[in-house]
Parts: sequence; structure tokens; C-alpha cells
Amino acid sequence: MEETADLLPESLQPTNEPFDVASKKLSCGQITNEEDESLNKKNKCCSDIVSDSNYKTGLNCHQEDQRRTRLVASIVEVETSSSHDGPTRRTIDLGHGSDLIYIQRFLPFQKSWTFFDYLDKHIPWTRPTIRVFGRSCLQPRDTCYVASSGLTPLVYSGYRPDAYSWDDFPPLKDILDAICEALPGSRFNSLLLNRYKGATDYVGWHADDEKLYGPTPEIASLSLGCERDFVLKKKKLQDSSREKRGDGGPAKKRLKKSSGEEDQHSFALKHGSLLVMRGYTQRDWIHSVPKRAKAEGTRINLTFRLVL
DNA sequence: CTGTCTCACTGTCG
DNA sequence: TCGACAGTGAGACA
Repeated sequence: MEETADLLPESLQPTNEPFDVASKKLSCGQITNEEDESLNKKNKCCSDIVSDSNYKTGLNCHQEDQRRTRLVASIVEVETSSSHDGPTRRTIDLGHGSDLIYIQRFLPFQKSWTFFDYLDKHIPWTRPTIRVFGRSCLQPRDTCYVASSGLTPLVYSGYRPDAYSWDDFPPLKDILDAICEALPGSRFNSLLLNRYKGATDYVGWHADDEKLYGPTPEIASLSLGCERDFVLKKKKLQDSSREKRGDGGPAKKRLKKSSGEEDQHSFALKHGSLLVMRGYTQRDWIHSVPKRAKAEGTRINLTFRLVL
């Protein structure tokens, strides 16, 4: 891995300043308002500046609007870093073997922008036609797939992306190294990149529950650029092979909206943050990045996965 | 063959 | 104007 450094442009050369997760230099709260302002200015991101307490937790409750964000007291949040100066890192227990890790400032601010600029410019983004509910339609975001050779191909909605090599984009390996350092024992061999170019780009409700990831996939999601909401909702199957149909019940299939507040959670995924989904999160929950009229900037999202 | 699922869109409503 | 929700719909796949 060390040799990849020589391939990097100057701006992406590894420095002695390690990534946030391994660094004690960039402790909680050191990010400045200037940085937030530059984020908004540079990327025309109109996200609200959240309150300090919310900022530190990384959880944006959006109290002010009708989004009906529901972050409920039943979530068990566990501080896993030293409370005095470590980076904000939270484990969120969703129950029944599903949990999340959220590291708000996983990558330093400027380094995150360096990666953003590199990926925005160098990744061969495509916007494929996919097939959903009988319709062919343009996927409402740009995408690219990177994977180690010899893996089972990824297929979703009738689309099978060609896999680029990690060697095609050396900085991705540096990001992967940082993630593996933050998640001891975790392995990843594939990466799905998504680029949301504005307010109307989004991804609908889904779970990353393809069989090639196994029953309890670990998915590490790095966010760069414009802050977007990430919404998690518990699956509720009215009728499926998993849930036996009783007598008399209406034979509705598909997901039905969960009614309880504890069944939905929302996060504002910040520039440079890392969200990790583990355990049965993909089996029991679905997630989406909905359209947000005020999100004028571009967000790039990297989701690292392990194909078994 | 049969049953099940769908990473999307559109219309409606608050 | 925005966001949440419900109903699709025909092909793929187990």
C-alpha cells in the first residue's frame, strides 16, 4: 500500500497528519465556523448550520421544519471514543442485532475536499438506465463501481455495472486504508460510488441486501461535499415468505410504512463523515437519501462493501 | 411454471 | 412550494 503514495498528486500525498480517526490533533470541536462557511460557499450547500450540541453528536434533529425527523430516546448511543478529545464517534443500537457507527469528522476537512475534487474530476461517472416496477428510467444519480478482480458481479434493478480496478484510482486505496484502520477486523473489497449533483438527485428506499454480501454485511459509507439527509426505516413486511400470512389478513405485499416513531431515524451526513451499517441492518431496515430542495451542491458518497 | 420482488416515477394530500 | 405517502407495473429471478 505504501507504494501507492508515489502515484498520488502532491495534494493527495499522505502526510504525517493521519486521518482523523487515528489522530489526536483534530479533536472534537476544532472545526471552525469558517470551515462551515467555506463548505456552504464552495458547494452552494444550503444546509442549516446545526446547533453546537447537534453538531457534536452529528445527529441533526431538524426541529424547525416539517421533516418529522424522528430520533428517539430508545436509541442507545454509546460513546466509544475517549470523551475528552477524541473524534466524535457514536454507536447507535437499532436493536435485534442491527447497529450503526457514526464518525462525524472521520476525514479532516481540507483533505475531504481534496478527495472530493479528485473523485468529481477523475471518476468515470455514469447515469445508467435501470428497470424498476416495469419502467425503464435513468437512475437519479451518477454512479461508478470499483471492485477487486474475480468477485461475483454486482447486479441491481437489471443493471450490472462494470467493475473498475482499485489501481485506476489510487486515492481510493488511501481512503480504504483509513477506514480499515478505524474498523479493526473489517474487510472491504468493493466500492460503489454515488454522486448526487443537486437537490433532485436521490436514492429511494432500499436495502443493500444482495446475496453476494452475505446475511450480515458491513457497509462503510463516506460522505463528501453537500450535506444530505440519510433516513433509515424499519422494514415492515405485511406479507412475505419471511412472515407467514395468517388467515384473514389482507394480502398486501411490499413494505408498509412503520407507524412507530422508534422505527425511523434520520441523520444529516456531513462532509467527511463516516457511517457504518452493521449486523442485521440490511435485513431489517431500509434506507434512502431523499430529494432535498435546499441541497443545491454536489454530494459524493462512497460505500465500501465486502463481496463474499 | 408460479410466486415474489422491485435502489423508479407520479399523483395526492397536508 | 415542499415533503410524505401510496400505488404502480412488467420483467427478472428463485
